[in-house]
Amino acid sequence: MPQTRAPGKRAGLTRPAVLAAARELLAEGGVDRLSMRSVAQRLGVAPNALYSHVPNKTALLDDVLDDVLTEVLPPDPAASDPLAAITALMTSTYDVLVAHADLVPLFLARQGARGPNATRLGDVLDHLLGRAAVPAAEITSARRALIVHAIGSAAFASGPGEADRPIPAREAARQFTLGLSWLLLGLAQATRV
Amino acid sequence: MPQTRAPGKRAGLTRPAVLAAARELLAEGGVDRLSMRSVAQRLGVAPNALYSHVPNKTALLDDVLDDVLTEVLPPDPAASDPLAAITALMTSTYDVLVAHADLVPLFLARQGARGPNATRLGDVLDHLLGRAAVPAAEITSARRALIVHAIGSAAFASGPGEADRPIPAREAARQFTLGLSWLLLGLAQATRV
DNA sequence: AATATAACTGGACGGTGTACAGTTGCCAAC
DNA sequence: GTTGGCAACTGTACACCGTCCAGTTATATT
Repeated sequence: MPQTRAPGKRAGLTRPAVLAAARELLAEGGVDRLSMRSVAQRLGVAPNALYSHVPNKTALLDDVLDDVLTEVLPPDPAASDPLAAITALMTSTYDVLVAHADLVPLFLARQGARGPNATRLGDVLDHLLGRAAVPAAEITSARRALIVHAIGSAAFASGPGEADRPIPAREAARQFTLGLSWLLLGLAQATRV
Repeated sequence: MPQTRAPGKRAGLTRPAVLAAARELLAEGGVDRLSMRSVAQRLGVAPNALYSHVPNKTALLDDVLDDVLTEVLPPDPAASDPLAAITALMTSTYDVLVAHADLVPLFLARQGARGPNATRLGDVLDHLLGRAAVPAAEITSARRALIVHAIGSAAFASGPGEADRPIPAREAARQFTLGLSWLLLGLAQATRV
């Protein structure tokens, strides 16, 4: 029995509450389970009620996606070796993405999400690249290449897999690590002419 | 005036005709224009008529996506420098993907598409990597890294862009090229120890 | 105390992919 | 050459989707 509420009656909805419900749905049943209507139902509310707290589904997704990045472990700021710190940071990013496989395509589609968490991680990465003696003019490209590698590898690691070869997670992680090492090796080599 | 046809009357549909119509729609209005209903309308046919020639929309998309890869220029088999050939191949792939920006996320979601064209290009790439003295055990990883870089860079090059900075195409291409050079440099360096 | 605003409900619009039940054209077998 | 049977269709419908519009009412503002 769907709890009804007379028109005009308030439900005490807030934007954080809406986002929280969306995150729950996402954690439970993946991105397929996440619809405006499902979020509304979970909150005991009419679907369009959400539009008082969120402009549209895209914005909601933006927020939820950026929230996932909270799980990424920031590197030790006192770390001596910047290259090792970069490796750790990107590996953590990769792990988090693989853990939320079904929304990796969404990350790609919106270029890695553009919330506060994403920009924060981007800044950290830029700083580390600077410490690694990457020339300022190439830092943007380097960051982009690293992020592309992490998200792209995560997409390939999950995906539908092949019918015959499901692509074992261990192997996918190894391929990510290898590619990352090549990228960093080439980066170091290119700047150290 | 939607041409009607009595039930039981044939329209002379074929699977290639359906795919061709889908490709046309895609070329005209992007992936948004491509729906079962739009394809059916273009063929003067009821929507569900398509299901006699295509199992579902996913399969249709698979076919159309792989068809796009026909535009990728295969490298000169007589090329002397394998690294240069790889660069040419990946750059062409990147260009084609950027030209079909809206379906790049689809490529990612299904791990680069798995049609005959995709596998053919994969084989060519593998062969070039072998000629570049990449050890057999690492060829798969190298191929994956290169493909991830191409598709991922294309995704970032297109996308919604930022509201403030639309990301000029020229700059995006430069970032792709730079990243590619790092990848190949690191690859060469790692194998030549 | 009156008024404006914001939070909701009910209902609807236009869209999606696809399943089910029919009608009929065509091809193969007798 | 007639007869089955299969496959290609149409019509209809289901279950969704995101989102807009017009109301109703609780709350904040004056």
